[in-house]
Order: sequence, then C-alpha cells, then structure tokens
Amino acid sequence: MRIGELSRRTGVSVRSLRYYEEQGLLSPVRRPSGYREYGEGDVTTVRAIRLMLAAGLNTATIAELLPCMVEDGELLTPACSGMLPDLHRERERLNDAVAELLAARDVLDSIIAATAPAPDGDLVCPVSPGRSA
Amino acid sequence: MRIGELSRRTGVSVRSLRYYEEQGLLSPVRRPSGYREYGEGDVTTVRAIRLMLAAGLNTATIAELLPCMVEDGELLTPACSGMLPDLHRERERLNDAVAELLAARDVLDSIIAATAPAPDGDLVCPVSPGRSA
DNA sequence: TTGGACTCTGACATTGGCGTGAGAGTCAAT
DNA sequence: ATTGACTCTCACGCCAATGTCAGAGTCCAA
Repeated sequence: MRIGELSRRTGVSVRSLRYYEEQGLLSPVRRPSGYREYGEGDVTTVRAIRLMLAAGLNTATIAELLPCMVEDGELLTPACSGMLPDLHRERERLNDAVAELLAARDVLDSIIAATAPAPDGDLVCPVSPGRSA
Repeated sequence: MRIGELSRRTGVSVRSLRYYEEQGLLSPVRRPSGYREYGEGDVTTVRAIRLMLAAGLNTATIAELLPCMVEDGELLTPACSGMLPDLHRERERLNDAVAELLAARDVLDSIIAATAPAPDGDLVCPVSPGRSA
C-alpha cells in the first residue's frame, strides 16, 4: 500500500510516517516512481512505534528496539531479553522525571503556602501584560 | 553592580541574566556606555526567578508573578492573593504532567512484561547502531 | 488525454531556556 | 597609551516530533 493508506489505517500523519523512515524505524520499498510501498506488517510496526513513543521512548531508542521484536498477531512483542536492560533504563528515566516534577510541585506548594490568604497588606496586582513602572 | 558580579553572586550565567531581561523579568538601569547596572534587590529577584523556574513555571508566567512579590529579608514572597489562581493552575499542570509520565511508565511496564525472560526463542539482537540488514 | 487525487523532496516553523562565538566598544590599572 | 578583563548586541545551534508550504512529478479512472 502507499503512504496515504498506511496513514489512514494507522491514524498517523503522512509527515510522521516519512519522519519515522528518516529515523530508520520503517523501510518501505520504493517504486520506480519513487513512491513508497508498504507491506501489511508495517501497520503493526507503526502501532508498536506509537506505543513506544507514548511510553516516552525517543525514535533513536525505538530504532534499537524494533529489530528485537516479532509479530505476534496484531501486535509486536519484544523477542530478546537483551532489551530488558534498555527498557529498565527507560523506566528509570521516567521515574526520575516524575521525581523531578514532584519536587517542582513541592517548591510551588511552598510558594503557595507563603502567599498570604488576603490579610491587609494585600496588593492589587497589575493586569497580566503591563510591566509599565 | 554590573552583570558579571550579579552572575557570580547568584551563580546564574551572564547569558541567562540577559535572557531574563529580554523576557521582562529584570530591568537593570543602563549606564551611558550601555552597561547594565543592577541593584542589591536584583540578587533576591534572580533567586526568586530560579526558584520559580525550578518549580516548572515558564518565564512568561514568572513575568506576571514577579510584580506581585515583595522582599522579605533574603527572599521574595508573594504579596497578593490574586496570584493564587495562577499558582494553582500551574500546580494542576504539574499534576497532569506527572500523570502523563506515570501513564507512559505503565505502557512501558506492559512492554517489559511482554518480554520473555529468556526461553528458547530468544533472539540475539544486533548491537546498538547497526541497522545494516 | 485530461484532471483530480496522490506522492515526492526540501526546507522552514514551532517550544524554551539557554550555550557559544563574532566583532566591537568600555573600564581601570599600570 | 597600552593592555587585559569586562560588556555590548546580534544571531545561530540545540532537542524532538510534527505541521505546513512550495513546486514538481505520478497514478488512474472516465
């Protein structure tokens, strides 16, 4: 099938499909005209890509992981345990990111806590974009 | 003081200080030569900026919040309760971001769970950057 | 054969807080 | 006056995935 159909069947934009190829995630055959020709398996692959992107992995990491996966019906499943360290590393990164955000939230909470409810010294603040003085 | 000293006293790069001014967070006086002249209060302000940046706020939001803060010794404290809605909105964003990351982690976990420990069909995967075949 | 739908390659735009370098002017001590 | 440290204003680079335009070629049904 051509790129338009793959796009329709996966819900992924044509632009993104071309980008995935550029990143080495897809390798469609080329017709003499230059048109990309995709196989049925690419539908499954694209779904796997979206899944991993949703999991916070970047295209470079996905490019390393993809060749380690095999088709299992409608979905792509990891086929070599060698992937596990990478996967766990990614998990670590996600945990770190969460921890960072929670720390940021704590900082914000302390700022909020330091804001007086509305005693007497409450100032009337300038409207949003007006740094005149 | 000039920008170099402020940089040293706050640990913030000269580039960042100029950037903060560009974003309307600082307004140093200019000498006839064009040199920026900062006051003592700017040290406190820069610290407040870093604190809020660390809390995940962007410069646009900080620009709105800064004029609402007053010096309280070594630190800048929110002075008008009108800030609270903004602050809580930011908190919401952080919570949403955390939720998103946790969802991503769940997706990753399901991928990890689908990876066979190391039965027999385990494949030897290509080394990292080698998408040759 | 014509035309509308589709596809191609390239390349700039987006978001945000900086790093970094170029080329030129300023300040202060010697 | 010289020198060395400091500062100034541009302005491009980065990271990531995608939107979007432009100009040109392709496919296929009527």
